[in-house]
Amino acid sequence: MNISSSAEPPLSRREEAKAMFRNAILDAAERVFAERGFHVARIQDVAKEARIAVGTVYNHFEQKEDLLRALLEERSAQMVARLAPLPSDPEPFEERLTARLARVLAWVDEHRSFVALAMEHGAFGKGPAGDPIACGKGMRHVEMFRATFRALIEEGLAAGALEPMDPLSLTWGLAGLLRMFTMGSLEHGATNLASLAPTITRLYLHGAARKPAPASTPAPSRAPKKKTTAPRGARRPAR
Amino acid sequence: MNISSSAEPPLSRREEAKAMFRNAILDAAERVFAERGFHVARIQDVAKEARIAVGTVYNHFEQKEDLLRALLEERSAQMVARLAPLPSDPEPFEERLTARLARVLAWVDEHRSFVALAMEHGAFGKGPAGDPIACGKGMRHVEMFRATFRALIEEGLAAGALEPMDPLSLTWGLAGLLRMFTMGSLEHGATNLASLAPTITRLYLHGAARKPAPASTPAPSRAPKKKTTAPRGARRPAR
Amino acid sequence: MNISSSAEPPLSRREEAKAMFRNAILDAAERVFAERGFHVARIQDVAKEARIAVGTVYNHFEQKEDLLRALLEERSAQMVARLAPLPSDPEPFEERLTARLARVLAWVDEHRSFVALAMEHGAFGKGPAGDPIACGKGMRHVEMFRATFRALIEEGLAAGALEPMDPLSLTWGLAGLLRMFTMGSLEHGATNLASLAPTITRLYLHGAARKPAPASTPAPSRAPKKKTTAPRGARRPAR
Amino acid sequence: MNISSSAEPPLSRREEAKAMFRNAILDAAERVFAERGFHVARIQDVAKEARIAVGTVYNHFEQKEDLLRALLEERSAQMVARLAPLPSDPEPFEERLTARLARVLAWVDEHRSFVALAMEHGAFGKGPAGDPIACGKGMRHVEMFRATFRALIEEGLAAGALEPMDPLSLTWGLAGLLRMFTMGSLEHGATNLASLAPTITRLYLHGAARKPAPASTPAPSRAPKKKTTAPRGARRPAR
DNA sequence: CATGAATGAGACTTCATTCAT
DNA sequence: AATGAATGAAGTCTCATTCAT
Repeated sequence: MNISSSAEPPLSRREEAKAMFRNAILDAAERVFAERGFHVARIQDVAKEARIAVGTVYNHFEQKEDLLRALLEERSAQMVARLAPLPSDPEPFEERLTARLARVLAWVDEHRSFVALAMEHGAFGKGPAGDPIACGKGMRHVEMFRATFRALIEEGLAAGALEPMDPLSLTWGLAGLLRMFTMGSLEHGATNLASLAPTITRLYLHGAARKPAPASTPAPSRAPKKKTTAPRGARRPAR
Repeated sequence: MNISSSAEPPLSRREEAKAMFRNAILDAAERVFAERGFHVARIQDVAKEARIAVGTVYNHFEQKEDLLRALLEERSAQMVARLAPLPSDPEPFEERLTARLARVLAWVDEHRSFVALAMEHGAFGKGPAGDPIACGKGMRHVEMFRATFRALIEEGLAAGALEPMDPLSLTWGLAGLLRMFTMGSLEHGATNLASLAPTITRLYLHGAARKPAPASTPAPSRAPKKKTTAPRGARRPAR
Repeated sequence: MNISSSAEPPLSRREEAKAMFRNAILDAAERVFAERGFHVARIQDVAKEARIAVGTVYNHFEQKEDLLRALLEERSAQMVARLAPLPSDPEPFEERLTARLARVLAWVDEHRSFVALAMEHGAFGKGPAGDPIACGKGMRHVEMFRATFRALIEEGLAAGALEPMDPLSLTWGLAGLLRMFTMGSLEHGATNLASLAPTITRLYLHGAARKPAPASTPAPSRAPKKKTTAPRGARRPAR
Repeated sequence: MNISSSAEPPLSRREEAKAMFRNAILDAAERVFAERGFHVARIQDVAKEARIAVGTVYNHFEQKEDLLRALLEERSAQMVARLAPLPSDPEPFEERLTARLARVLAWVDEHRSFVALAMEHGAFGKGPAGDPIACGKGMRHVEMFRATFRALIEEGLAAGALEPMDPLSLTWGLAGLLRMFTMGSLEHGATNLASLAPTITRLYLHGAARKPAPASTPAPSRAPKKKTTAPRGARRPAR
């Protein structure tokens, strides 16, 4: 989408043009792969979507698999970056987590086709079935996801906000929740994914079990929770 | 694996042989598809794995896709069946849930390659990216998963064991947790998946947040928590 | 259709049964080949049409081509036999020819599907394009057609009824006319093909050129010609 | 064979090359199909004959059938065009017809393999047996043949040169004659097909019946009959 | 460097033929 | 001798990749 963001060495005219082509190809591949699936999509489809010739694709990527690899790696980096803490993030872990998840979900909202693709190729944990691309050595995006989630969990543990249990389980739990809500929402065509963040956080931190009525003093942390848009509903919107 | 279980009309010699071939082909397809991925696997590979000729595969399944479809539908039914309640299941929701999850995970443990395959094609929620097979109308296994999970959730809600929130979110939460733990364990080559059930149940019901020390009055609900099987994954077993 | 006709050595029970199978297969093959074309038709189609198993076909015919060969040879013999002179045939060549053509056409009328098939495989002169079956050495039916037509022509020449020109041309002329009328009628779904015989004879013997009005004495031979049924029309039935 | 003839928009370099490939493929297909028959010929044979790769064939024709279709349609148009009247054609119907037939036969002489192929697939009247290609709706060449012959017959009728009978019969008669002579000659490897035209015309117009000696008053119409080309095939040249 | 037709290995699928029952 | 499932060679068509323009 947007090219560059921060301080990079100025590109020559030629390099700039090259980068634009490359990006246009990746954008096209994102749409085409998400639409029809990587194995079914043809390079020609990508080329047509990008309004360029087939040969041009091969001037920028050695083979079809590289296209997927580059796509996953580069875009995943953006997504993962949203999970990183920001100075403006609140301090308490629950709110902090909610804010970071909301950022990720907002990004997902705007990159639905990519996320759909990434899901199929190992984001949030790849399937064990042989995906020759995702399973290849070079796949960084899987590692990135893992490391970032792991760091988040460790942070929570260090802050004493999480149960002192196996961090791998904690990681899986959060990743699984996030993945499922993302996937489900994308499939349902839900809008405003970011509004799911509180639900996910709450479910993750406090579980699905019914809480006993808080006696007289209401829990202050969850009470004033205002839903932004919330299509994900609450309080049993029937079916 | 095992043929027949209950009262079925006795098969003629020929029909029995036919069923055996069909099953052998499905078994071979399960292994081959899981090993190399559906799109990469060739019918010839399946035939070779089943030690039959290519044409024989086509005597039992019209096209390659039908092979996958049949595989997913028939085997998924077995898996989903494990989630169904049993008379011997304990009454309290948490233990009940644990027992049922443990059954599923035990099945998963013995059908790793199938589960790996099913993950890629929609079990526990399919990815939105175009999977021409899994996305086809005829795919029952996705529906089966959904319906079964949904029923489980509704049961919990009815019993007052779950927070009265959107059942879809509750479903996603449980499915996401189960999927992630399953996938992660398979990937790690973990053994005894069933022992994960308590961890998953606990995480799902009570969340990952650190529980305040029960002071003097112990929380009655979680106090007598005894792990059914292995206490695997608790208290930071490092990485 | 009908089995045997004249004095043949009495068949044993077993041989009789065998002959019935063989004939049933040929009948089925006739229909199937005519319907879909020899190359497109599958042995399985023939077997299904004959309501027997595939293997049974192979108990009677070594290979698919033999089926076509036998069909063409045996049925062609019947058709060609209709062209042979009969004691009851009138003496004058024109009427004689008409009678014999009418017999052939009547047979054609009742064996439309076979004729359609025979047309495609060399009856009335095979196409030069490589038909590996019809062009094979063993194809008698082509030779039979030729010899019979040739004999007919020689008879006419001997009787002084035909122009003393190249007999090959005379043969081609008659065969071409017969073939075209047959084919055309079959395609049009015309009924009562035998009624075409006078038209063919007249066209063949006297040509299509307009005859000058016969002065005062009308030609007695063509005047009282009454059409039997004649859907093929006459006197410009417009289009 | 020859590319372009009249005023066509100038083709770009690329379009020209494309047309050449297309034509080379059609030429190769013509030879291969005629040699081995459409159903037996493999696309690879065509490619090899054209000295190109298999895929290239598919760059120009979607399927094997399209190759045959295009071949028949495009080449038939050329052949049929020869039957059309020319300003230089003589006025009397018989000589006019002879001239036009001679043109067609000359073309046939130079395109033997194509004609052999066309015969098998409906030229001069298709067989009723199921030819999935020739029987398809899109087959123009069959219609072209029919319409052109029909026009020729109507012309003769209008000129009063033909018996005022059912034009369909007249058409079938001429087409049948032409087809048979063409086929027979091709099969015999005869040369100079055009020289057959007078024989065909004579047979068609005046029939095969022996004409009575013109006594004293010579028939004015047939007396000055001069053969246009070769007197081939007359007066019993034996076999 | 863009272009897009050419290339050909390889996949799926068909179906003539065999053979154990 | 009938049966019909098994067999596997072979054909059509696809599509990743190359390369001349």
